[in-house]
Amino acid sequence: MAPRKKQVSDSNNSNPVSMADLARELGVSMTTISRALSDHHSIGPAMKQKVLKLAKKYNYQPNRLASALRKGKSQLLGIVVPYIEGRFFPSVVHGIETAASKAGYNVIICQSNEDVAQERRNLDILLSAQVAGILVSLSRTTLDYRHFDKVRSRGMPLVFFDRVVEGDNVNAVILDDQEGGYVSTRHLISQGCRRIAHLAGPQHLNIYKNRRQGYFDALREAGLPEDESLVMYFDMTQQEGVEGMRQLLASDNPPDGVFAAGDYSALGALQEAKRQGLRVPEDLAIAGFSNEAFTVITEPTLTTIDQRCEEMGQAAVRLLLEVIEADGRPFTPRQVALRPELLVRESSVRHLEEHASSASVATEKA
Amino acid sequence: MAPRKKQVSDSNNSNPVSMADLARELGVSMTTISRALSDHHSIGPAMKQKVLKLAKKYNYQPNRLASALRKGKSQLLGIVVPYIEGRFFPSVVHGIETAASKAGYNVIICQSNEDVAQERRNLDILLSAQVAGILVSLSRTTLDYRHFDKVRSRGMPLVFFDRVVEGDNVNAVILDDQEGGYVSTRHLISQGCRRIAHLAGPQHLNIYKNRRQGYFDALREAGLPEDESLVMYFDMTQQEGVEGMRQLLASDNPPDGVFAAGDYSALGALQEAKRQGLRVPEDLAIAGFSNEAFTVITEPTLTTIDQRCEEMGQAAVRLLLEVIEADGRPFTPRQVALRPELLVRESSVRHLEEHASSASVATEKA
DNA sequence: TATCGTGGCACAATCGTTTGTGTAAAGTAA
DNA sequence: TTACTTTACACAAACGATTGTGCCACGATA
Repeated sequence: MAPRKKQVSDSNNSNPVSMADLARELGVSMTTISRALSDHHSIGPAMKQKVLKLAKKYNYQPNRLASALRKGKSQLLGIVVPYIEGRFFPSVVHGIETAASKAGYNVIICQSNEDVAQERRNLDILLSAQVAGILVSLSRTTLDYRHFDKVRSRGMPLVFFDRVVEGDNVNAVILDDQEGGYVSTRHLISQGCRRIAHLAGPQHLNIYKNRRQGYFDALREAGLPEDESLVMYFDMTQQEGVEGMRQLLASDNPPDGVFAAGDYSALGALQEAKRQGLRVPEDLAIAGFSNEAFTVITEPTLTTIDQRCEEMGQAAVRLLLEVIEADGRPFTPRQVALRPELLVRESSVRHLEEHASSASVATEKA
Repeated sequence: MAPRKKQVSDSNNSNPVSMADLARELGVSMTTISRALSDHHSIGPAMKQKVLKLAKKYNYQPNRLASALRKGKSQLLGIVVPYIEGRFFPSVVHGIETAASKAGYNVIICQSNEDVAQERRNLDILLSAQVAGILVSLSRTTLDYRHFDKVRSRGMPLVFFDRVVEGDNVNAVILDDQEGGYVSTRHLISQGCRRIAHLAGPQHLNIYKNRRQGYFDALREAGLPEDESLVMYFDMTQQEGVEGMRQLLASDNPPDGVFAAGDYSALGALQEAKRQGLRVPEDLAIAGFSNEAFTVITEPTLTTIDQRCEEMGQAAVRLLLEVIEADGRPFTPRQVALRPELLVRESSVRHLEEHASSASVATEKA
């Protein structure tokens, strides 16, 4: 065990200039330094100036670890998402990082890879990293929510987004999917469609369940039959969109409109319809969901629903900051639902009367 | 608006169970706890078992802040990217997070929003957060690199990716863009093209400069003229692709092939070509760059270059970990160039002879 | 028996900030 | 003048984990 005296040979690991160094140089206590830097009232203006100047001269950077350790709270927010790919999650994360950064927080990001076990591990890591709060979008395999009790029992602020734990005892930000299904279907009806099919997603996921519900709401409101034979349940891939369309077009009484709960299945439907020689939107109007990047590139361009990804991230951060600022005090959980925006494009416009898109304001439920 | 107060009154902020608590319960010192948990040799197996059991019972979570403060190094890696959107950066971040997580690190992510000042601030934040290392992709407005000297003078491990500081005194992971331009153009030549145009990007960015260079390399190799009148300099948007194509097709001697340095401009070119009644690829073969999601959706599907986003993230982490593990010891900076992958699709295939795509192995330069 | 090595644990300093409390001096009011 | 606030700063104890060093006892070796 050689003593190895701190080998600061040259520019190796330098600049650990701490408050103690500043204090020594000025001949004052660390208390004074600390309070001067945080603009505490008990430090005189003259001293404050001196400290600030010296800090700048030495390019002093506070050690956030030490600060967080002492204060018990870091300036970090934790994010747990299923993955960082596609259009949706990156955009939400973009919104989160932007909003967090504006509020003086930084984000540490974890992927669950759609795996509960990983999700659990991620929560543990974030807890032990002493983050100030956690934002979560559930993995697909999360059916049991007990690992979140641990988070809450630690008093750790927690907000769900998009894929949320249902109920009114959690903080959550979601897109109003039911409204999305509703406005989308209503739009198709307004374009003259009378037999509207629905390419639905797995119904154990609330988002797809709600989109289907909105679809039925619009049909009922218009006095159209709620025909289960027009609803195809799939996994929302492009290939399954093709398959669904094929089955629908093979029936005796094919639809004149399709509301797909996802853009990829809408794309598949569009391709199959064109392949079979149907004109879109004249013979068949199509609307998708999610505003994927490719929806402006298809021919015709695809009517869809924008999910307001960035707003979701921002809203989630706002809510989380509220919980954080409530500190220990009782905070009544809240659910925020963002209003989706209908983007009317070529695949659904038969006449030019209606181009209304739903207002894009956030409303709060409950 | 039901009141439904579910306010957590009692079990508010609990479980700050520390090593001290465990030590007290077992009647041993904190040293023993700490060493038992980190499997230190000086702790007997019996005691180790007891400690581990108690830790599990109380669901003990080490405080990473304290640990990092004491050890001087956290288990966090910092990432600075221009933004988290589109296809490229999210995919790279995905690769980074995955690789980092596998190595026991977590990532804290910052956006520079293409702004040097913000980039500088991000570096400061990461430094004061005591991260173990930093991964950077430069902002578009970064022309002066002095803020990175501060990082290095602190002895902080640093690796650039994609948008890098050029030179052999930095660690960097890039795509071999020149190779990409070369294989792409060579492919077009192999398909019978003899007048190949190039939609080039801003030449002050190394990626576009290199793609153009590869393009010329292939032409020269094939004995084709290097005709500057076939090179259009634009900003790589879809609209500018349309514009470029329009100009090219208006000339006396229009091209029979186009290598676009980006998929969006390739898309614009494709659309304009089709609009003017050209058959793609028969009359005009087109190849893009980046493998954007939409390239498999266009009609015809678009030949392009895959940028190996995830591999880039992983390679960057690997390199960074090497630097970290070198600790203070001298480490010779290294540049890693990933070999791009040519994805041959409908927009460029005139006959079926050639479908070779470049091997996808990473090679190291210098 | 004397010596030595070593396994097994405790002491206490340390990382860099924060903050409750103490305490002078200076200012204000009576 | 006395008494009471402010103002301006210092002391020192935290926060929770890590680690060099010291100590004791035990078995092994000579």
